Amino acid sequence: MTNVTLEQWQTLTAIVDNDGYAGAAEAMNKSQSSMSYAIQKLESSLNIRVFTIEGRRAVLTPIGRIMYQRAENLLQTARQMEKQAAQYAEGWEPVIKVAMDTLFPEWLMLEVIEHFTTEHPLTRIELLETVLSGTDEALLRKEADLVIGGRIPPGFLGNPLLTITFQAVAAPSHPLHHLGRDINYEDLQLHRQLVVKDSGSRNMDAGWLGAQQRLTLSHIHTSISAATKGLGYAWYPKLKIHNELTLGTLKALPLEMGSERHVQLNLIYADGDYVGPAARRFGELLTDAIAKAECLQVP
Amino acid sequence: MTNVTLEQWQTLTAIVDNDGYAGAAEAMNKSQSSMSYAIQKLESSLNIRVFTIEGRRAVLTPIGRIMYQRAENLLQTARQMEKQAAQYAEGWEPVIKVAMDTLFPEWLMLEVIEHFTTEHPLTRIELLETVLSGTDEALLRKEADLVIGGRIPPGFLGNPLLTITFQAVAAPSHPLHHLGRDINYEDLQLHRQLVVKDSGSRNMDAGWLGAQQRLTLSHIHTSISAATKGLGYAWYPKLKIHNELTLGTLKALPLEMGSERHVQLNLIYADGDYVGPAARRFGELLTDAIAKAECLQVP
DNA sequence: GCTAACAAATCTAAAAAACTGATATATAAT
DNA sequence: ATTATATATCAGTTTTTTAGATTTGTTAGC
Repeated sequence: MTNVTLEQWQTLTAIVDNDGYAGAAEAMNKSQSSMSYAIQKLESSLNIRVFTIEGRRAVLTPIGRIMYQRAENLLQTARQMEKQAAQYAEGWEPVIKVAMDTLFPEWLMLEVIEHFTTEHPLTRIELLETVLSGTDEALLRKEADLVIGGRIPPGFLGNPLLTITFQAVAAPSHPLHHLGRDINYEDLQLHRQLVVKDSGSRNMDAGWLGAQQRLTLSHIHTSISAATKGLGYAWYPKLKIHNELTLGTLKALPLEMGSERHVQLNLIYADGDYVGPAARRFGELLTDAIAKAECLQVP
Repeated sequence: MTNVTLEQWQTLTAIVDNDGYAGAAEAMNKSQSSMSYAIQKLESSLNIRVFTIEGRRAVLTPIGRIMYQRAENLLQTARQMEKQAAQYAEGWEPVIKVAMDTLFPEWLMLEVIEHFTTEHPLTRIELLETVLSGTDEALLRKEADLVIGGRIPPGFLGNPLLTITFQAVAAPSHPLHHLGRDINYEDLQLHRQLVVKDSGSRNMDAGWLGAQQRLTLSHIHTSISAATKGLGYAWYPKLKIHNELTLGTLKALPLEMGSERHVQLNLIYADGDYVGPAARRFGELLTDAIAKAECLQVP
């Protein structure tokens, strides 16, 4: 079904780009007659003319011009494939899988992905958002090469990335805000806690204070929006509820103790023995980006 | 720079699709040993392995899987190019240029384009929006294969497509609406008329009543929005101001005579002698679409 | 554990293709 | 008219691709 070879398409583009058979021949390190041969082959197998001789120059026909454009595109993708293979041959992974705990600020991740893909356009990134034990599983099942998570499963090595500060909050209208005193453990027990669903199968719990009622939501953003509507109280990363706190749709709860909690997020490579250069570079960019982002600095 | 031939990529996909060298050989009408040869060639020139022998089966390596995906894509575009060439060889234009007077309802044009491109995905459409003499010029300068316009320049043949009804309108707040009587020619003279700029070089005039002041705008939509803001009166195609009339942001002017005008739009082929099958088909679809659209029927 | 069946790799000779250099043809410039 | 330039054609050579036989290694049945 494909009768025209890449080399024939390339001959077409070379003739156009080096205006003429002679130039193309030189550019391709071949003889002029083989240029002629290639075009004749192309023309006869497609049953069209791509060049007409005007005077003593070869000029593209209308369909030739279109084929030229498409040929350029075809060749470019073919070249890119070979380039990617070459990168792989040098040890660069063609794809890296990154698992990220939803606690991690996504804007920062997007920034790093942006940076990485401009630096290495041929390495694809697959991003997996995980929660708690889901992050562990991604590591253990080798579903990710690079993981950002709070727990470091036994046998893995992790580097601290950044510390996430959690704040206990509820909507201003929530009863907990109208006790007229600091809130204690028993008060919390009486109200509904919003919990983010564990993406793994082991079902760990983010909120360990046993609240009578719970509302488990699958994503932190859903959960936050539930909290603003007064559906319950919850601990959220301060960074993720900055807007809600300034707008006043969420308000910090005055707990007797433990109003703030801290979780350390770590950068963990799935395979400690051999980390591919792409995964390693991605990790570097992540660390750099965090170092630069002053809003993440612990004062 | 391209060392791997299309046929080698195709061998790769054939082996995957027909699970095995033997199947691929049969599918490609070649011998098993030439499959083996092609893959070895590919692997050595890319310096990667795309298959590993697991047991007695050839299985894709990770990079092989990625290359397979990309190869499928590459081959598909190569095949499409040849298909397009074949269509051209049979007389189908690779691109048709359509010039459309802005009076023509654009939703209808988009509908027809949608229909045509699903029917003939390999023929590209270039749409040129023209006004008055611009439409003529598109024909005369052979800038379009197919033209929808009001005037049929001498020497061309046109088929009536549809009749556009113009309505004289102004914003409800406009002084012309507060005369307390029917509007006559002299009344109009005293006010600013909104005119759509001729896209051609001959500069014909859409509004022929010589109004003292004129505001010439380049596009009918700009003009309509100017009219709703009370900047002047104008004649617009009823179809184009349906929304404005129902919302009341524009109101029909009670003229003594000539409150409505009619313009016939015609379908004109640039080259009467030989119309390509794509252009002809596009014309058919246009005519059909107009016949079907009941809101365009003259009662 | 042995054997038959199977799948891919290797080898060699043959066939197909692509390539070159020389030459022919046609056009533009002088 | 003559020369320089650009593509086409031809004939012989080189390179690449192919088929068929054989080999190597694996699985499944007995």
